[in-house]
Amino acid sequence: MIKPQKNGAGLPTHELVYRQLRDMVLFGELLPGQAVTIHGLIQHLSAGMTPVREALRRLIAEGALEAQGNRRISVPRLTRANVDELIFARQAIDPKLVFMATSNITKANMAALTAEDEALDRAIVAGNIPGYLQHNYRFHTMLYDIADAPILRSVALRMWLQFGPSLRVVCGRVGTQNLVDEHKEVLAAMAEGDAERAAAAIRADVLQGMEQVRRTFDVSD
Amino acid sequence: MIKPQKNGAGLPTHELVYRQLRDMVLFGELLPGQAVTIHGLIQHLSAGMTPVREALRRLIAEGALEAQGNRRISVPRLTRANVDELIFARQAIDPKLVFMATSNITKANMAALTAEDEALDRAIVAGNIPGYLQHNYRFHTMLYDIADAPILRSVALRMWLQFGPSLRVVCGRVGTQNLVDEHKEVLAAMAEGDAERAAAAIRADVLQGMEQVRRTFDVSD
DNA sequence: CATTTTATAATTTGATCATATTTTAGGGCT
DNA sequence: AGCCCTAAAATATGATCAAATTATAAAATG
Repeated sequence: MIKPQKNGAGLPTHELVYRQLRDMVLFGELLPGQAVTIHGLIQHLSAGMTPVREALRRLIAEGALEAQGNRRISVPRLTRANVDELIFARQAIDPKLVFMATSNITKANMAALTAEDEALDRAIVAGNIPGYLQHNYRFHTMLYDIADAPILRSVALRMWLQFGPSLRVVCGRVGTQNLVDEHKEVLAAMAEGDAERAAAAIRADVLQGMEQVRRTFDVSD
Repeated sequence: MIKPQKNGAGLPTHELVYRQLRDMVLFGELLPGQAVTIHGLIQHLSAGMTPVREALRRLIAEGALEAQGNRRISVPRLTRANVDELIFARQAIDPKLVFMATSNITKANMAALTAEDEALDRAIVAGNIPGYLQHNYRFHTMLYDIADAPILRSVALRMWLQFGPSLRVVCGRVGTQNLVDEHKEVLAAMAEGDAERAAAAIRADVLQGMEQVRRTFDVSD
């Protein structure tokens, strides 16, 4: 008689493990260069081997983790060239998604966006770094969802998984107080249905944020 | 006594299974909407369960396959909106990669590109559809590799995995004879070191090819 | 009585686990 | 430094459990 695996939610274990690991990458529990072992995760998350392996394989495919040839897995360490790639890609994709989202905006999701941005502001003044990272992520992913363009969305989310750990490092250095964003301008433009202006605002927001990440290399390396 | 897993190459089984499945998606052995089962693949590829599951999880993450909520896996069926997304993304990414590749071009990889394009031409006149698909893919991925931009490369490869099965369908309908490409222009511009012109040429090539895919919806749906 | 609907059983398929095997890393030794 | 040996970690397998689809039969409706 073997213990039944029925987990809390109705989701398969590999999905739950994936989400936990993804959040660890995005919200700063894993830092660039850090090693990850299968057995370590099995213990830490008290999960079985197969689900953990599947979640890892998925995260590697999404660029959140890196398989170094010798069967070791770690959080990627970005190079300056990588950051330039991320800047280019986000500058191309994010404005398009916001442009598309502007057509689909409703009262309900406009309110949800505003609430998320206000929670973000509160995290900033409180100096709450995990809160900043989570609300900022949620604000942008809500825009992606509203755009209703699953392929571009998945590309954008992939970029977040890549610079997530580095963003965490940036926040640790400059603090949340010094972070500015263009979210208010984005929301104002979307409320007016001005898709071009919303796209331009999100482009400025993206460039602003990614420039912070790029600056990491000017001080450390 | 369990059979040892030592496979021919020095690569892990899950990697080999991944490559076989990827090629099946890219080169037309799997058509849009077709279902894929784990046990079927275990038999077909004579592999174990874990490597097959890992390869599937990876391909799903890359958009080559789709997990329909009810634990079924199939080849995605693109919508017209999906094709528009793919066109937008490729138009943004591919020219950039070719622009970057132009800086890194050498005698050796120029020769390799030319050879690949000539093999492509031969496949076209022979009406060899699998050959066309493979050489066309190889030509573009060689450009990605030369660009030496791993993140943009992975995004571009992801797009290929998404429209691969549909491209197969297109070729089956229009035949290879009616397919034109701008590869000669790309190569000529790269040989002169004219990155702008090479980027423009590949953009034209991409639009040409993707327009064929888009046309699928004007006749079938 | 035919048809649709509902309920139930059988089969297929996916998910997970425990275990065996292989490979790598690291320590001690020459 | 180079080389064996050991320990740890990754890979792979087959068995077992759970869930979903399909097939089959019973019941209800017109």
